[in-house]
Amino acid sequence: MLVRNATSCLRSENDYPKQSVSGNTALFDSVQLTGAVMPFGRGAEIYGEGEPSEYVYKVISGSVRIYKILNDGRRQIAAFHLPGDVFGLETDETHAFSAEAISQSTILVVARSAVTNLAAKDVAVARQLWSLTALELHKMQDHVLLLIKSARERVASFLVHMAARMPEASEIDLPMSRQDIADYLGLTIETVSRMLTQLETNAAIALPSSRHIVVRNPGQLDRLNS
Amino acid sequence: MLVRNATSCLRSENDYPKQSVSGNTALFDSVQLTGAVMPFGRGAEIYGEGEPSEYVYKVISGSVRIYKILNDGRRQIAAFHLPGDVFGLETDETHAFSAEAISQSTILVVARSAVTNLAAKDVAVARQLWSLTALELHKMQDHVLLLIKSARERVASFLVHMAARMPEASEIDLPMSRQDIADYLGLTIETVSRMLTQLETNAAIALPSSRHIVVRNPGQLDRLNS
DNA sequence: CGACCATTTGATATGGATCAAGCGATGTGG
DNA sequence: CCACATCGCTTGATCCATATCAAATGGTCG
Repeated sequence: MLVRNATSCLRSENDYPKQSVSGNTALFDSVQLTGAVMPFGRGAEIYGEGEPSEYVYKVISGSVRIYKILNDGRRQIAAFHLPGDVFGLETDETHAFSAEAISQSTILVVARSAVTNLAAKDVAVARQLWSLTALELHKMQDHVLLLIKSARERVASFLVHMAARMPEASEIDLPMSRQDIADYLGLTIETVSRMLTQLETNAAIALPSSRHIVVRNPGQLDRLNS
Repeated sequence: MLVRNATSCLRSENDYPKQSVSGNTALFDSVQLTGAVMPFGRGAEIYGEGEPSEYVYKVISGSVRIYKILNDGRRQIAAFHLPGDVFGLETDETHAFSAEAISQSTILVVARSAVTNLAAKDVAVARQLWSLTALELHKMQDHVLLLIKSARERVASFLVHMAARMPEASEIDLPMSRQDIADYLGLTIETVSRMLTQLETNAAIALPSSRHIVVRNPGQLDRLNS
């Protein structure tokens, strides 16, 4: 059984190799928090929609998708998280979306109560929690603006944003499938694929392999990103 | 000159009738804050994208649209705010969107510094600011889910949400034009109009006038809203 | 090598955009 | 008080971008 969720993982202490780490990363610049670093396999559920939001997460390595399944069975991916990103932070008592590891990932898991207790004593921490939610809000606003664009523009925007998150901005290594991209952009896999080959034909990008994209003409992508 | 923005209004103390009010409304349940109640005419700008976020706002009466103009000239409306709603709260130093009064409105305007100073001393206030941003985030997540639906579903969802915000849920008084609705839903005015007449034909709603909608069959709308 | 899955490519269908005209309400000037 | 201009909305005809259906290709793993 590959699929597990964070809660069960935390409860069964011996299932995974763990280590205690100081969480003074981008999440809490000036704060010491300890959490567990946990591995999640490809496709493993980290938390599910509607589950109590007991933990806050940070990607150490790998990648995560945040999504919701709609009544008609379609899946909308709200966000992709890459190393360094914090996710799963809620003011609500339950998670509004589900989270899954896209590729083999290691995730830093911190008890939400530890974070909020700290925030109750330290205004700087409280302010950082607020800022993290505000950052999520800005990303979601960008996503709304993306979803009203044409298919070509959506794919170009996606590549620009992914490129900006890569160590080398001209080399994009996609952890996610075409289906994931399609569900994020509100398109079908066929349309995503066609737009990518179109961009390749226009020499904006090169596609050495389906998961590896080389940005050849950033200006052209930016123009489409607008 | 009808169009003014909040900043200029606040600076010219004598332009408007004002009154000091205690702001212990939904915004800050347990807090006393004073602000100015200001009138804004139809279409008046409250703040502009990129302007410093010096104030926080609350709709007392009337209605407000939050929007952005894209490079290609199109307008995306991110939110409508009705009486009781707080808007314009940012962790950033500048506003990411613009805000305009849709109809003649009165808005409670509070200095952001007053709010954040209070939050620095009172964790309950800090927590409320965080919750307000989280609420905005949830609305924006809903908007993303809306934008991947069909035109019929988008219009139905819009009506369901508007109905829930009205004093009488079966009687919707729309403060905004078809163009506003279209720019909110990522559709054209023609499509919005057609979907409304379609819903009228199906007896889901009645349209005594273009700005007044009676919900006849909530179940049908809910089914489309899904 | 062969099975399987992800991706690309091709052919056709369709929902919503676009272009265009008509209609109803509101307001203005004669 | 009516004629007429204006504006917001609706309705109709056509077009086009993207979805859908279908098949071919390629890459990975046993």
